[in-house]
Amino acid sequence: MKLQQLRYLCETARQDMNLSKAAKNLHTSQPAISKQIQMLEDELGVDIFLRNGKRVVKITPPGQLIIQTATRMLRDADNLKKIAQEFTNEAGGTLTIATTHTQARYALPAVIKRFTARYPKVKLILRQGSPMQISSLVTSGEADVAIATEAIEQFQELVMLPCYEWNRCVVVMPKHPLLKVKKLTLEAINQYPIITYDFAFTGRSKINQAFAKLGLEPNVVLTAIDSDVIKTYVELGLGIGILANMAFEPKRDRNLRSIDASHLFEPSTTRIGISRNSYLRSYIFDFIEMFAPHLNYATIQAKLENNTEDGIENSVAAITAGSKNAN
Amino acid sequence: MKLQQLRYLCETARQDMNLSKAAKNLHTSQPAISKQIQMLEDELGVDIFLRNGKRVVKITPPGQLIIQTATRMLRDADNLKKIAQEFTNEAGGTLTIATTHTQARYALPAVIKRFTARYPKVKLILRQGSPMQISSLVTSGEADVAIATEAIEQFQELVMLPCYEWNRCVVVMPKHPLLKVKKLTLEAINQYPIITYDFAFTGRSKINQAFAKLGLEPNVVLTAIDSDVIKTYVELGLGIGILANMAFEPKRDRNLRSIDASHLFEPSTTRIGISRNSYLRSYIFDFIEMFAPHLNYATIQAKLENNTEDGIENSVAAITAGSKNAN
DNA sequence: CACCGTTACGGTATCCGTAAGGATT
DNA sequence: AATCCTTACGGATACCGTAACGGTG
Repeated sequence: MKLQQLRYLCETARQDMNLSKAAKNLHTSQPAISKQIQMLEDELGVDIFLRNGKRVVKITPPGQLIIQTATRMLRDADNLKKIAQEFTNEAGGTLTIATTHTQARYALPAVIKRFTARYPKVKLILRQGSPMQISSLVTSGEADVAIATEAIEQFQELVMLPCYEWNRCVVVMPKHPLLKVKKLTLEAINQYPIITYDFAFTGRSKINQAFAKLGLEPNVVLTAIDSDVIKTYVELGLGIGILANMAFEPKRDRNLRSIDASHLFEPSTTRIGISRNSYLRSYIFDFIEMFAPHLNYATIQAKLENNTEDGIENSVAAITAGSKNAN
Repeated sequence: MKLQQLRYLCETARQDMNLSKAAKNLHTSQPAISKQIQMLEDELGVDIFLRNGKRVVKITPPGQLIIQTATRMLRDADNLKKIAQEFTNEAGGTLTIATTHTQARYALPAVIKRFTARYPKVKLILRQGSPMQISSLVTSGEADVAIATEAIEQFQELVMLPCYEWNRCVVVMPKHPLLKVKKLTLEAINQYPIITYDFAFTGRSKINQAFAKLGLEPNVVLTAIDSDVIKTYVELGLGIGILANMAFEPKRDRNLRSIDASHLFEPSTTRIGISRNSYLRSYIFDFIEMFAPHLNYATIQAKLENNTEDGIENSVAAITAGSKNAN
């Protein structure tokens, strides 16, 4: 058994069992992939893939478990390299943050300023995407940490660490009637067309929930991924905006006015997600602590350990049980 | 990086950095070990071992972490093979139980009888040793499970699952004066020479504790690892025996009499120990459940996950922190 | 016919074992 | 002197890439 065989195997699984794509991604030839996987199957004495004629179609039950374990081995192989870097090139290195626009634009700048001052030689890479995209960037090892608000709890491979809570404000043009309302209500808001975040972004679900609870159906005329777009269209008079309150900056946004709406919506929690089983270089721990001071080395380690893997383990149990019954 | 290099590395570390021994154990030549480790160090860019001239003396701080991770990778490689076997050779296989004499002789026979009936094709291997020895058999992968009473809690790599509680009886010759005592006390016992278990075996520590609590110093004239030896010497009139009460069988031990002593000692708990990170074939789960019915698949998995790895992780933290300060 | 996976073959690189050489205790 | 690790070298092996072949949609 060789590590390279496992690499071929896992990449093939990742590419939906397309050997050609796997070969391309790994800069080698299709026959190499084909042969090495066969040799691995031969050595282990089990079929990992089901072939339909000459087409690889499915993963066998043992293949599921094998790929899962092999993936962990490959991650550990990466970890070995990271460990080595940690000690050779202590100052330098790379930190890849996968995050959403709102975080990148409003929450991160202050932290990143401090971080680059402390670690001038660490190269920073910011990758934007939807919560789902950034989660998979981290699980695949392409990013070190994920920072987002929505829907990244569901990834079992990730450990989610709550960082801070925030809420929303309503953004309107100057002299807008809502500015004169004494206590802002959802009903009052609902009289105007609304511009807010895309579904599955930046706590959008909490906004929907609040309206739904009162039986209201908000008139959302435009959705966007980022706060800047929302503000722009509010300025154009297209409607009123519902934003994360950290996304309103009085000094910059002189053409707009904000009204606090914390009492109307459930607060959202921004979380930082790290991959279980990944070796984190020390500056990554420092970065996390800068972002959320309560998350120090000990706290994070504790989370990494305590966090149960029910989801994964149960699926393993199901596979094993299934194979038993099949015999 | 190749798996074989990691094998060479870990075995060398296990052999106290003696390349020659490692080579012998792995059935290869010293130069092979030497070269591959150098190549690995070269690829990673860190020294794993400290050399004093031409002698390998110590493990460097990064080496600690690297060996730790490499060990896990090798264990996963083993797991791959076990997974494959699980599906090819469903009935057959091997179960290696590392245990102490008392368990092997009195607790296990009934379970093993049931197990072999259920899995006739599984080869059973029973390895005896001290609690420390059997623990390391499991951590090194030479045994699948450890069963013992004493001192196996300290191994951080093992997950200990409580199986059952038991206590002691006093064994004497027929017509012994103690048989006429209404309620057995430690003071009464202490008037006779005592034969019992070796230190660090079969709950010996609880016996010491009980006497110490009353300020008594028992006159232990002979200690043994196994109950049969103890009983033999009691028959010879050398003294009275203090045994695990499951080790007294009225039908066999006709030349002896037992007196229950459960009220005098703290009960001991026999535990089964399995290695974290090891893939357990399904019949191993069944074996554990036969031995301790409350330990079913779900319970064991839960234990495997919840159990924190404080000991290990803290030592990692210490190494990392140390290296920081060193720079 | 376009795409995909397997088989066949030749070249290159890797890894091992033997033998010899310096270091340490 | 004995033990131990490293370097050097020749041979076997394994792996890869190119090319050709057989299925599949």
